[in-house]
Amino acid sequence: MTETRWLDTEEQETWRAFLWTSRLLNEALDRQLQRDSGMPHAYYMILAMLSESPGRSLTMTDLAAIVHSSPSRLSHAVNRLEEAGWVCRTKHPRDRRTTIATLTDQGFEVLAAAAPGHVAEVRRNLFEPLSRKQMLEFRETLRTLLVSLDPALEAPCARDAG
Amino acid sequence: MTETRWLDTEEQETWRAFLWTSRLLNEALDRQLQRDSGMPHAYYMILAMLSESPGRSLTMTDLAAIVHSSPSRLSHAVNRLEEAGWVCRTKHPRDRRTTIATLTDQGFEVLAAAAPGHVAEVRRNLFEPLSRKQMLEFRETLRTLLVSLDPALEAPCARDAG
DNA sequence: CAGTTATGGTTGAACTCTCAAATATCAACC
DNA sequence: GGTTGATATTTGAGAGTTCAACCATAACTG
Repeated sequence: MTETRWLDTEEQETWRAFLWTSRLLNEALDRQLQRDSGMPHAYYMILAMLSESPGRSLTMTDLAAIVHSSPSRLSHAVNRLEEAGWVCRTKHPRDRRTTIATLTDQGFEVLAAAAPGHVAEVRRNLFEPLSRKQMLEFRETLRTLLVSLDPALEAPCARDAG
Repeated sequence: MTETRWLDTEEQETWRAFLWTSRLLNEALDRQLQRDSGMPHAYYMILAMLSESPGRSLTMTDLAAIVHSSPSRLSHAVNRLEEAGWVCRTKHPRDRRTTIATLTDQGFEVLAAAAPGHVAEVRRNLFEPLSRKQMLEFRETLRTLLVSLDPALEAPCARDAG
């Protein structure tokens, strides 16, 4: 046990600002999506990531990695999305362990209907307050943090960054 | 209904980086505190904010504002903290509607025991990856977002900023 | 001062998330 | 080719959060 190095004032302020900002932003997005589309933000992201994938399909494991969710959380979420008829599960033909989640046509329509309101909310809360320069700096800082939080990201990001 | 203005690539990347970063950081903190001190991060914050207040006490409404929590969430949380013996509730003598939450001695000890590990985790995940300059930029950006998310903050911040 | 409105706080039900344990399939090995 | 270990996913129970509804008290108004 070495002596604790406490946060100085600026660190404290930065940390709390990050905390409250991420909380308020997430809550704002959750509220908007829940109100307008009846789903939490995490579920929207699942639909969105599926819609961007070839065949609108992904392995549960791949999907979990993309949305940064635990396998368990994703499984529960896909249960709900499947009940709603927005996603369906299939078994992989070669490897019967893996299941494939596919966005249904109905799911795609729901996503398409939800997207404009969601994007507007993101724009209003995240991009309108910031200058372009500030946004780009912000992105770099977040990327730095992200790589440190999840080192597995570094390789893939370098690979497919456009 | 006006035409939706979608996010361009840089905005998309910024938004997702923010999303994953805040998710991973919050999860890392939650895991560390749950493992080492048996409480989620939101509860730690409640204890921490009480400990910084005069008399280690705050009105439920004030406490809710400080930790950016809904009244309902705070009430449920204080129920748990009270069961654990870390916080106790009192009635306000003048206004019998308001209840006052006070950090107990035991609660203070638990907080003191949890703090070093928590601070170390924050430092490791947030400050070690960033330069000082980057941190200060980050703080300004977050403050901008915060004021936009919760305009009520602007006045108080200006008032008691040291 | 009675009636209305606003404020402070709590509760219960529904839902999501977490963690640990369980299931099923594939891969390797001797 | 039957164990052993790794991989892919699911399940169930417990805990936290949300939302709407509710109770109590204070403040205002005619």
